[in-house]
Amino acid sequence: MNDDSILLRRPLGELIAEQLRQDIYNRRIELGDRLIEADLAERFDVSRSTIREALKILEQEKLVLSKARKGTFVCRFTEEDLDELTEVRLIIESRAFVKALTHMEDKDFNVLADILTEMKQEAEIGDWNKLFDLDMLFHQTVVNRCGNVRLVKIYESIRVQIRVYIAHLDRYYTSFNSFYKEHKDLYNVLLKRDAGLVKKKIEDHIEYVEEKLLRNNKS
Amino acid sequence: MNDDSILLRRPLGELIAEQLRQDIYNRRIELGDRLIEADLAERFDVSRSTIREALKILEQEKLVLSKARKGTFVCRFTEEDLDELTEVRLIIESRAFVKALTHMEDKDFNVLADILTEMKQEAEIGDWNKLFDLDMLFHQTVVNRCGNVRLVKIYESIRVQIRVYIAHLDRYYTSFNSFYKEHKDLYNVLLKRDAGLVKKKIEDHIEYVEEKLLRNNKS
DNA sequence: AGTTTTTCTATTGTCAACAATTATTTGAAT
DNA sequence: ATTCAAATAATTGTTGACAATAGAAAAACT
Repeated sequence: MNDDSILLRRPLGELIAEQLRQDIYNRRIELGDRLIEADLAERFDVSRSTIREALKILEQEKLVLSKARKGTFVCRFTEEDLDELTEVRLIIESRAFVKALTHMEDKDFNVLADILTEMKQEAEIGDWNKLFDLDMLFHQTVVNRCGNVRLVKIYESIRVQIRVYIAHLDRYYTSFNSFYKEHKDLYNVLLKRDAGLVKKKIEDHIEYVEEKLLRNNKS
Repeated sequence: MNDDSILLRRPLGELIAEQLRQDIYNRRIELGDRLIEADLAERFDVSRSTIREALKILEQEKLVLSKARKGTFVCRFTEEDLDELTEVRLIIESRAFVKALTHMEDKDFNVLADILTEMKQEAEIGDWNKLFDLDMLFHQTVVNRCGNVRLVKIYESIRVQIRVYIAHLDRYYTSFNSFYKEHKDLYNVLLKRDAGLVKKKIEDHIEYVEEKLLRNNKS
């Protein structure tokens, strides 16, 4: 076993799950790939049981599907999957954002503002990957304040799946700057703390991102 | 290993998870109990790895929480948990029921009708456990037709948790018959296939069941 | 040649044993 | 008696090996 394991206090399986997740984000692992336990065990210098643990975690996040005695495969996301994910995302966020209004304090807004400035920078550089991560962070930051741990967890899982879908797209429809501006607008609406307005805005926002960014990008 | 394992085509871990789930429903295992892998392994005459697999499944369903190196414990549901669960349940069902309207056919309604007649019988006998299982089945049947697999899965998990919460209550507030009647009403509204009406009814229904059945039952 | 059956191989399912960690008990010192 | 420290026991984390299964390759049959 590797010696760093002593430094890291989390179970080994989680660390490996995290690694694999990153690999999927970065397309080192492609959708549809079969993951062979023995190979991964060798690669990470760890026993198969530990790999199995990691795969179970990814399976729970729906990033991977293992069929008994057939092996485990990286989920291949289709447009139908995106439809499903978007629907779930919509009903969760439209609730969570409104509820978050009652819990969010100044420091939370500051965090959002920081994310926005980073977003602006990355928009100028033009790094979609970073932009998506910031997007994820922005939304998660708000949802985290909704006061319902279970809702937060569910959202996390959905968001990761969308992130993977995005990571494996080849082209995007919108410009960097309009992507930033969308979030800036969303932020401004949040500042007003008007429930009705927020509900409408977040719904429009999700629709916007889906339509202008993710749809119709045959490369 | 046990010989039946050849008859059963599912992984052993899943079978054991199912067993444990039932044990929690039937209060053979109490909330807060610690589950010791070695003991379970002996009880089911199976290796610890298999038990670990089962526990991972239950953990994913949030019925059990395992802290690294501290052991795994059956989740102890509080009223706050019920609040959270009810909120998630509400936003999912109010969406799923409306969407199900477009997909439900006659045979689906027949299934519901059958559940209702069974419910009526059990209401006369007075078996809360059976009634709750039928309740679960009723709602799940509709949600299953919403056309979004992910929503269905999420709902399943939430529903199981609520089921456990209910199983560990000592007294209920409402009469058997009004419980049956509530579902009968819900069924009638579904028959009308009016989206707005259904949305309102399912929200009221959930509120009703929570308030009249689950709240304020200090025994 | 094409099809079915058999053999072989790669891979997952399961197990029992060992290592690391946490909890409990014992024993000393004050 | 109480508190702290060391030794002990109980339990989880991890491993490597064996068994069962599915898929591929080879062989036999027509």
